[in-house]
Amino acid sequence: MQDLFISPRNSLLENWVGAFAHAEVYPSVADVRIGKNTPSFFWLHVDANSQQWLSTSVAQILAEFTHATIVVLANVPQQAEAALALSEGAVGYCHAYSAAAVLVEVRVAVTHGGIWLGQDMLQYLIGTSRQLVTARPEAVSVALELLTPREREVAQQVSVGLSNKEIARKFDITERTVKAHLSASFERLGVKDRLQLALILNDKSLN
Amino acid sequence: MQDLFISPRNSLLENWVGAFAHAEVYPSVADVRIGKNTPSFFWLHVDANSQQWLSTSVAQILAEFTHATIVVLANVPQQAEAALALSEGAVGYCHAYSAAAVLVEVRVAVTHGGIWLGQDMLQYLIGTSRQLVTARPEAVSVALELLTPREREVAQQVSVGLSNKEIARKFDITERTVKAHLSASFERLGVKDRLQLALILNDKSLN
DNA sequence: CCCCATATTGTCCATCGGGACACTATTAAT
DNA sequence: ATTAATAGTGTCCCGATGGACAATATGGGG
Repeated sequence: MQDLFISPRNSLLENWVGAFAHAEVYPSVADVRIGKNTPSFFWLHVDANSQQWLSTSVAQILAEFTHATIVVLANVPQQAEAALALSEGAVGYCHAYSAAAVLVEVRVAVTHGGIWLGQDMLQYLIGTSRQLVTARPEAVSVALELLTPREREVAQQVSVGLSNKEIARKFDITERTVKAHLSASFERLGVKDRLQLALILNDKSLN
Repeated sequence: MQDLFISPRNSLLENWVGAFAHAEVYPSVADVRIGKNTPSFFWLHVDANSQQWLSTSVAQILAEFTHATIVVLANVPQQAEAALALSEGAVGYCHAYSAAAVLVEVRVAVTHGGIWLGQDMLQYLIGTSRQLVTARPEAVSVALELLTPREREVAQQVSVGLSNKEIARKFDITERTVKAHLSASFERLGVKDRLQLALILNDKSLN
């Protein structure tokens, strides 16, 4: 099956052709020139904040090519985006900067009928039963426990890269309120800005 | 041996007394009231950007208490800070938000003559031989490879929480130049700001 | 009933961060 | 010898960020 990489940038092409020697690369879906019924494997690369483009591209591919399989490669993986991608018809969602070997694994899993999701997405879906499958569940950051429920929610949004404005919209509160919760969180955790907050909450090696 | 926590804030006290029931807590070294020759275990908690305080506190403890053991707890662990702590005489450096159980492990290791360092610090010290001990070395982010050497250096500083000004000082270049490298890195990696850059470079689950 | 933690919002302001539009110097490759 | 990539720097500008100083509302505990 032919691999087609759709990417607005070409920085990762080398990595991809390393994984799939006979892959073809196009800047957008509109540039693809293959038969409508040719079985094809689409790797759709999306930049941060391009959900609109993602959505339309997936729909476009499925409309034009009847035997297309789609995996989304995200620069900054986000749960909402993953959910969107899958609901649109993609069968995989993973980190755009994954090593070539990982992409090969993804391809195998997907061509065998699987749905491929990255670690974070899986944990999100698994949800509360996460403790059952995670090693050393006790060795986790205590940082979140120091925050009030609301502060925690806001801080977690920061730790996946959202801006104050975006968080405000998401929780339907003022940007000012977001700042208030963040200032309080900085104080409580002894950090100086949102980046350090994110580092603490993302630290998987809290050893 | 008596455990003494020196911390300018009290947010983590509960976590610590959970690990060491008979621990004492003081806001600063000057407040400690124990015999000069009493064997004691100091846990020195430092906020982000308090290297000066760290340095003087460690020196102060070693000067005043002849049988003191010192472990530094850092809110935002940094290699330079770890190196400083060790060179001043501390025998351990770990994340302040580590779980209580981890602190117990640290204590055991240190009281048995060990030097305790977190994962990141270890990798820093081990340096190039890292591949030898790391599982699945091939499954690592390709993000860094997309940057020029200089961009990479700058980006890595961002990924541990430094500001433009701090990076400029560290590399003895202008803040403007730091911005230039970062703008280029954002572009190359398809992210929108330093936080997302840091998330990509810190992502241990690039699966 | 009062106090306190929490949640929400406002204004003002200084700084930081990042894009736009240049320019110069060096080095490697064609 | 000209080009392309890399590195360094300058200025202007604007939006994002975070601190300072408040104020209001709510709900629970003493």
